Amino acid sequence: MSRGKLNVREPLLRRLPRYYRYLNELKNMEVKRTSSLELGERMGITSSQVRQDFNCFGGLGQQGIGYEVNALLGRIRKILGLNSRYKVIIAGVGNIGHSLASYSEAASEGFDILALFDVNPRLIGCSVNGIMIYDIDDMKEFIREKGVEIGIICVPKDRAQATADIMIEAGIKGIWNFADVDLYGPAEVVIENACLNDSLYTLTCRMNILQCF
Amino acid sequence: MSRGKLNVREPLLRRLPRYYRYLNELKNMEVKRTSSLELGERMGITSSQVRQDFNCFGGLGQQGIGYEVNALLGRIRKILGLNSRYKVIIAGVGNIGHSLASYSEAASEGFDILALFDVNPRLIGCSVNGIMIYDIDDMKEFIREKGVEIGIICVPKDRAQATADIMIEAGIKGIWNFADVDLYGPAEVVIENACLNDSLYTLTCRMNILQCF
DNA sequence: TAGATTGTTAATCGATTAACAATC
DNA sequence: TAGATTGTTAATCGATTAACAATC
Repeated sequence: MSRGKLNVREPLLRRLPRYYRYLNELKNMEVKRTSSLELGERMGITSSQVRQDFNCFGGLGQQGIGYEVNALLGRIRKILGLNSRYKVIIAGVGNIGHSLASYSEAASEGFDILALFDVNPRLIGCSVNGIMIYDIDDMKEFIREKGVEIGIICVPKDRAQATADIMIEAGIKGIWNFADVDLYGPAEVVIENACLNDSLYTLTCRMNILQCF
Repeated sequence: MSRGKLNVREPLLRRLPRYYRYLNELKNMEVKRTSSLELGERMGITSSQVRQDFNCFGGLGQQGIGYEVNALLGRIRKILGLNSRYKVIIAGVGNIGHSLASYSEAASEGFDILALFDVNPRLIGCSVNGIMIYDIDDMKEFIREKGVEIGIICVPKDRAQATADIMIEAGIKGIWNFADVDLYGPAEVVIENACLNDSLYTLTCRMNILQCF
């Protein structure tokens, strides 16, 4: 595993998954080689930015030639942490929790959803997509025993921080939060908000602003 | 409806829903008045930024006193476009589409989901949460007839742009995209990506970077 | 009045873009 | 060699923070 100082700041961090997607597209089109100009045009950013970004993790291109799609893709894949497998659990089997559990390609992409947890006694003991639903009181123990790395929070917002706290105490490494609140934890636990409402309100805000002109 | 020049740039746009959430929290706690310092501390940003942000849409506070929670909340609510009702449809009744359709509070928040659309003949004619599923070939007509404003895209990524194009032709105003690709359209149509994979990869990336140190 | 806190201008910081030498 | 395109430094642009006069 690479030990070099990876200097990935927020703006770049947000661009990385896009680079990954566009490079995958090129790969699927059987394009072997690309340039910062071509990639930038596709993505709607400057070639300067592309080169600046890629240089954050060392010279990946060849002067005069460009970038090898496969090599670049592999490097970004690694930086994104997609070369590892992850043990995942989902807390809260409501609409979103259920639909994430049903996402059958999760395993093939490296995310093994080991268990679901809920408070509802009617759900406990059932399964979704072959994944068992357990009592949320057993979650802490489960995380510890199985060495679960990622916890997905799909509980109501007033239970979200408490659920996160339990995950953190149990030694989870990352939390993917779908509840409609910001969650807080120690620096060594990564917390990513996927708050869907925020995204929807961003849409309506921009629709609203457009109308003002 | 306000006609003033609303100068909301990307970084502020991303903070607005957070302000909205934190102010709602204060309101629920029956706090009548707050200051840029208090709000900033809660949200982990500087008071300077809070004041700078709020000043983008005119003096909302009182020197020496602070901000009225209710007034501020109302203003931000309006800027976010949450004072209007929206006619919404969902294209693609897979996992995500299904779970969004099942979100029963949508209507009370101003989003009326009028119909679902899919290609699968087995789904057409069924309903989710009381909302009918129609043939996706009828989507264009439906949008035109009912004056649908927001289209949610939950189709597979290779069908996403084509689906968006149909929505745009039919005169949709905003697209909320859950497919794993960037979508493009004319400037007068707002497109918001809620690409969940990007969010997940951001999480694994940060987990990966933490481990490098 | 004194203290608090805004609105707003100026200073700083960081991110993006431009430019160009290095080199394939 | 000439053309292309990177890696990298410098210039620009924009966003955040600091400072402070205005004023409640």
